Order: sequence, then structure tokens, then C-alpha cells
Amino acid sequence: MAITIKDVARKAGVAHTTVSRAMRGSTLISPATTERVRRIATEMGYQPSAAASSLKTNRSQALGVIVSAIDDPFFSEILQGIEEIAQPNGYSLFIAASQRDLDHERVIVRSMRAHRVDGVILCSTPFSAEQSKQLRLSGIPLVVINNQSAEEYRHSIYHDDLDGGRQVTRHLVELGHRRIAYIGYARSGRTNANRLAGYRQEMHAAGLSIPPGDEFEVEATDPASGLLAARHFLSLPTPPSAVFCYNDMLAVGLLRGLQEAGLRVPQDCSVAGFDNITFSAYTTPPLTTFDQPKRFIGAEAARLVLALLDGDEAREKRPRIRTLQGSLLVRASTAAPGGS
Amino acid sequence: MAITIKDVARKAGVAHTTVSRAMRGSTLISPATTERVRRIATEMGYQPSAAASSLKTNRSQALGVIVSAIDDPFFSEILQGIEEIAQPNGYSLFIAASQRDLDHERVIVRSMRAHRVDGVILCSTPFSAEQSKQLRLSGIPLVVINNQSAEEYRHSIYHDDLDGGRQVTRHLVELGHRRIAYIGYARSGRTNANRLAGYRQEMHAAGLSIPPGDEFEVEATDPASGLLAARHFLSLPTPPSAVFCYNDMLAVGLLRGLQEAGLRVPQDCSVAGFDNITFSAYTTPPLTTFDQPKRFIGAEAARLVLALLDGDEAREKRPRIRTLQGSLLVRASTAAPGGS
DNA sequence: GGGAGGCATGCACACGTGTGCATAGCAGAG
DNA sequence: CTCTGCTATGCACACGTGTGCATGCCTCCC
Repeated sequence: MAITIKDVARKAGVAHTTVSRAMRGSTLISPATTERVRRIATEMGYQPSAAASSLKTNRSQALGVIVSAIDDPFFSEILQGIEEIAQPNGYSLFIAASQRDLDHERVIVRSMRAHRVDGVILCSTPFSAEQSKQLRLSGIPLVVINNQSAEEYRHSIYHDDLDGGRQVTRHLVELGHRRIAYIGYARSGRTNANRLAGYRQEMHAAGLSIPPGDEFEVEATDPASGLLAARHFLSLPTPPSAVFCYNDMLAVGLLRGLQEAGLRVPQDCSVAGFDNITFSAYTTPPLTTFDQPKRFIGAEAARLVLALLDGDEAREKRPRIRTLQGSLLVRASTAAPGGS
Repeated sequence: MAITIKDVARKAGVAHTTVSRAMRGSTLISPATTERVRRIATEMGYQPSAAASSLKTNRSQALGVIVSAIDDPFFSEILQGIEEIAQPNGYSLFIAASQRDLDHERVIVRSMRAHRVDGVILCSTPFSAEQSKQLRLSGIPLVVINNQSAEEYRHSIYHDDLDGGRQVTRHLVELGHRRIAYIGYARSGRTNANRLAGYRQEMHAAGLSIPPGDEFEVEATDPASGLLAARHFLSLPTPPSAVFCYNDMLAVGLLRGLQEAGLRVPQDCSVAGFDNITFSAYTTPPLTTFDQPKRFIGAEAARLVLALLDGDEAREKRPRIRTLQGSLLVRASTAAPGGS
């Protein structure tokens, strides 16, 4: 169907080997021939088959990326960061969403193994040990981002969620709040655990106790769950004066829930999110949040995979774990309690 | 490196041909042998090489998806719809973002041609004729979603933006507005042109004129551009009493801009968006918008590509253009003008 | 019992590309 | 002029899989 290397060779009056070398810029071929072959190839619209090339070189020039959900703005920005590094380096991306579902995971991993991707970036998703073992057995380098089980993987990029959780909580404490609640999302594992730990540490350091009901768990990270959380807090005998949310999506829903109940933010209740997704700057009031460097995290993960592919096996054996820091972003959704 | 079909054949004591047929479920092989071979293959962790298979069958079991930007919530939801169809049908997705940039386009198309994707879904991005010609010459079926140049492509999924633009405008007219402005985004081409046309038609039908300055163009579709538009409208001698925005991202920014200037929405100014992205339900006030069936559009595009791949060439020659309708979603950001 | 026919399997080759090795041509030195 | 060595190119094979064709074996029927 498509034009092959042999078609080009025939037209150029050389062996297909010469075309192969010319296209790849081998020094074995004279500059004049290289130039001529390339020109003819371009004229004919020749594009080397990655499949055939992959068969010989064991390199597919493709990376796999697994995210929990593709329509989550947090992952979208990470994907953007990954692509910014992968594309200029000549790598294409197989992107798939696990939907936090084991069957999906199985299908995805099978497909990535079948296509012999050169590496996989696993993005903040609960991921079964079985599937990660499959990848390891296939010899596919794996880099994880913010994954729940820190210990298991050798190559990781983490955001310092403990630090972030502490900074957000400290900010609320310093504003004078004494009843600070937390909305958590247990299914995200490590990420939530660390933000929660940071929250507890700062609460403890400030001598504040956490009454039962002030740590609330949701089943998803969409705004709808934030609404549910608002109802919960409003049903308490005395609602908290500030709420720290696992992420911005929840905070967005919480804001709405509080406002629908007639509370003013931040006067009646302060709200803080996490991640700094684009929309957090446009809520009413604009959301105080923790700016996690999403694009940079994605880019770093991509750089790490590429480094593993370049490096020799010896270097690859050495675990490489990188932790990145974000920064607190104070906007208008937090203020001193009871303020006018 | 990886386990090959011959390794499995050796272990099973058969020819590699038999393994190939057993894996693919050929009726030539006895059920007993098929069963046994498959069991051994699974035990050994064998995964057929898509590259080798692709070389023989001319099928890569991969689709290319080109979007303008991966972190735009509108595209994210379309991607989700595409994946929901592609994955269960055994297709992987190469996803790439053009960033509305010609160089990126070139790199992306080259990479998709190299990987011999079975089809390409082009998603609402200005796309150069040169690149689309490259795909056509390579014999790669192309399905476009909401693309700017309607005529050029044979297989398309469109949202009825004319109808949507009319419905939104009519809604505002029926509320009693007489100064209705429009924020447009010219770079998106056809999509914007149709929404704008719908707006003008309804304005004309209602006997309303559009004073200069009431049609405003922005350079991007992020909330920041909506902010700019707000400043523009507020600088007019008399600002409009309602604004229809090309999409929700702009509406989100506009809301903020109006509110920062002390205007109340919808009392002082009504705001309507388009697309119904997730967050539009959580703005303050919740945004009136047009619900474009994004996931369904993505799914339909994927179904169309798969149909083209199944169908014979004859059927493929016949253009297939499908137009999908959305529905108006009235929330709290629109009301009669001058209301309390 | 012998022949025909169907079923299950193996053989050989092809897909498009990359690489080790052989080779032809040429220049330079003795 | 011959020999050495370097440069540029071609040849042959391999990568892992799918398919047309040949083949062996078993069953069924006369």
C-alpha cells in the first residue's frame, strides 16, 4: 500500500540499504548520495514504517501513559507536560484511562505490551500489583507519578503532599481558625494520606483537636462530592469555620454547597483547595489553594523515562525518586473567622 | 528480549504457525490444541508483537487523535467518548495536541503516518490542507469533528452550532433583552461562524440591531480572554444587558470581570455560555449554556472510523456527514433585564 | 479392503527495515 | 606498477508474525 524503502531505492538507483542509511544519516554514505536519496524520498512522500523499524531495533518510539481519567483537569495538565517533552524527542504517546477499574487496566497493559512501548508513565492512579508486574516482566521501564504505593516502584516523581498539607493547614491556623475540617478521598491512597498527615501534624502542633466528623471521606473527586461534604458539615451541631479540601474539584462543589445554604465564604466559612487547576482562579470567591506544578511534574516524568531509555542497564537499576515542591496560593476564599 | 511466538511453539511442541492460528482463533486448529496452546501462551506471558503483526496485516490496531489542546475541558470530554468506543474494540489511541501550530501538526502527522495508524480523528482544530493531504495520500481514513472547513472532508461529525446559537439567542430575546452582545473566537473557524450566524439570525428575526462593539473577538478561549471582553463591554457608553459567549471558558472569565466591576449577574447583565463543561454548573451563579453532547460526539466519531475500517472501499467512498443536536440548559446566569 | 475426502498441522515465504560482512573503486606510498 | 588502506555501496540475513499450499492421517462409504 504505502511507499516502501525499496520503491525509493529503485527510483534512486541504489540498494534499499543505502536508502536506509541515508535516511538515518549514517556516515557510511557520501553526503551527495544522502542528499539525493533524501530529496527523492521526500518527493515520493516516503515515511519509514515504525512497525518494521521497531521489529529490528526493538524501539517503538512510543510511550504509554496511563491516567485515572482523561477528563480530569489535573491529569490533563500533567499530560500536557508529558507531551511537551515527548514530542520534540520523537516519541508518540499511547494515552489510556484506567477509570480506576481493574478490567480497564488489564486491557490497557495488554495493549501497551503488544505495541512494545518503550516506557510507561503511570499517573496517580491506583494500580494493581499484577499489572505492574506484567510490565516489569516485559522489561518496560515504568515511571510513576504520585502513586499510592511509594515503595514498590523504583522510578518516581512525587509532589510533596505532606508539605503542601501542612502549609495549607498552617495558613488556616494562622488566620485564627480553631475548627478546621478536612475532606479526603481515600481511593487516591498515598496522595490523600500525606495531605491528611500534614493537616493532622499542623493541627496537633497548634494544639487543636479534631472532633469526630471533621475528617470527612468522599467517594469521588468531582464537585458533586464536594456538595455532599457541604451537607455533612452543615448537619454538624456546630459547623467548622474552615475546610481544607483534598483537591480543587471538591472545593468547587463545597463552595456551592455552602453558598446555597446561605453561608458567606470566607466570612462564615473559609475554604481551601489543592492543585490549583485553572478554574480555581475563577470561582466566587477565587479559591485559596496549593499550586502543584502539574506541567513540570509531567515534564519531569517524561524526562526520567527518556533518561532511562538512554542510560545503560546499570544506571537503570539505581532507583530514582524525585520529590517536587509546590507553593501556597492565597486568594479570597480564606480569611480570619467571623470577619465582616 | 520478549517472548516470541516461536518460544511458545517450542514449549507446546507445535509449529509457530499453529500458535499463530490458535491465538487468533482459527477454525483450522482443533479445539483441544487451541486450548492447550493458549494456556501455555498465557503461562509464559506471551503477548503477540503488534509491530510484526502490523507488518503482515497492514493493521496497526491504533487510531490517531489530534486535538488543539489536551488540557481544554471540552476536548477532554470528547477524548473520553472516543476512548469508550476504541478500547473495547481493541484499538489503542495515539493522542497528540497540535497547539494550533503548523510545526506541531507536521510532527504529529509524520508520527502517525510512521506508525501506520488505521485511522485519524481530527478534533476541532484548524488543520492545514497540506497535512490532511498527507493523510489522504497515505490512505489513512480521516474523520473530523466540528472542523472549520466543512467541505473538504468526506467523513465528519458536527454539532449543530447554528441551531445552538439560535436557541441561546432566542432564550435571551424571550427574556426581554434588546442589547445582546456576542464574544467570538475567530480562530476556531466554522464553529464560531455558525454560532455567530445563529446569533445574528435571531437578532434579525427579533428586529434587534447589533451596534458596533457588541460583537467582540478574542484571541484565545481561556477565562483570561473573557476578562478582557468584560473590560471591553464595560467601556462602551451603554453596556449590553446580556452577553452570549462562544464557549463556557470565556463565560467564566466574563462572569468574574463583570462581578469585579460591581455588576450583579443576572440582574445587571445576563451571561450565557456554550458547551456545558463540568464547571459551568458550579460558577456563581450557575451558568446558562448550551449542552453540546461531547462524549456522544467523540463516541460517534470513533464509531464512524471503525465503520470505515470494516467497510469495503466502495462504501468508504461515499461521504458520511452526521450532525448532532444539543439542548439549551437554562440555569441562573440569565434573567429578564433590570430585574431585582 | 481400498479409495475418497475432510480435518489438522507444518513448510516456506513474505511484510519493511537495519546491520554485519564482503566488495569495488580509488588514492597514496614505495 | 603494485600493494595497502580507506571510502562508498551492495548482499544476505534477521526481526516476529500471517497465509497459501502441501501433506499426513483418520473416517466413512462402497
